[in-house]
Amino acid sequence: MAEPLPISDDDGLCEEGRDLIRGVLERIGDKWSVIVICQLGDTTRRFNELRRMSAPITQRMLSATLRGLERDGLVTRTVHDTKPPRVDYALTPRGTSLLEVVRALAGWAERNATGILDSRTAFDAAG
Amino acid sequence: MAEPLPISDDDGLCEEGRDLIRGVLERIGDKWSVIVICQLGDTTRRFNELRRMSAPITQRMLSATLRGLERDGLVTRTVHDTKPPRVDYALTPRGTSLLEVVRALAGWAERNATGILDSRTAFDAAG
DNA sequence: CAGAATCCTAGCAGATACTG
DNA sequence: CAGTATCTGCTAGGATTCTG
Repeated sequence: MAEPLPISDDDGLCEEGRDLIRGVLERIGDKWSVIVICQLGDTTRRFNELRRMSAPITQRMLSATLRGLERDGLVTRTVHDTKPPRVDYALTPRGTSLLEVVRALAGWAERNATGILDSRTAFDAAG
Repeated sequence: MAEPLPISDDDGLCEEGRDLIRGVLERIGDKWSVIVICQLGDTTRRFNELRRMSAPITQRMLSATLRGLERDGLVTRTVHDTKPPRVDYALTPRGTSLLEVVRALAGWAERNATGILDSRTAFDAAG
């Protein structure tokens, strides 16, 4: 026996989850998605309203970000045929559920912010 | 009254949290950090062991990723002065706590994976 | 084995200008 | 107001080579 030992395989807790996690992170890991999701929070917002709230985001990036979120069913886009035009964005239930998870992330960040900062300065000092 | 209304400010739930969240995402939002954290899971791993488990990561990126994680106090690096050299990496308590949050993220991803996929095809079909 | 050093490229994202 | 179109720089990250 003692076969070639193909590739050490892990505990299995993350093996299948790898693609899944990478998927979420590719969704919310970009520069603006979570910010926009946060600003949408619990109310409907208009395009330029979001733009101001998410400053300094550019029009181009807000547009692209919103389209991505809409594509994944995280936000809805409703066009009111008025003059001037008005477009409302809001979180879907799925988007809201994501916001919950993001808040958990923020909680962790809050609890560990200073610790991380300290570790960094220590690490850099050790040079 | 009715002042210039500087910039619409949000519900406050995310306002202060924005930098915090961006901070975490810049840490785990890169291509390899969470994968490495997952592989470290509950046991100590050696460099090339991690390399195989995290394939197809390159040496350069594994090295850089580990250094970043060590800098933030998420993993420890212990060098055994043997021949050939042996270096062990393991999660710190802080790293483990982050893994918990990441697992929550994975849970959300798991629950919403098919839904998102469906939304995407629907969105693309609507063209 | 565990890296460091170097080179190189795709694509993310900013700035700017234009449109219905 | 709510976007699109273009042009461009920057950098994350891959491939490869070298070392203690």
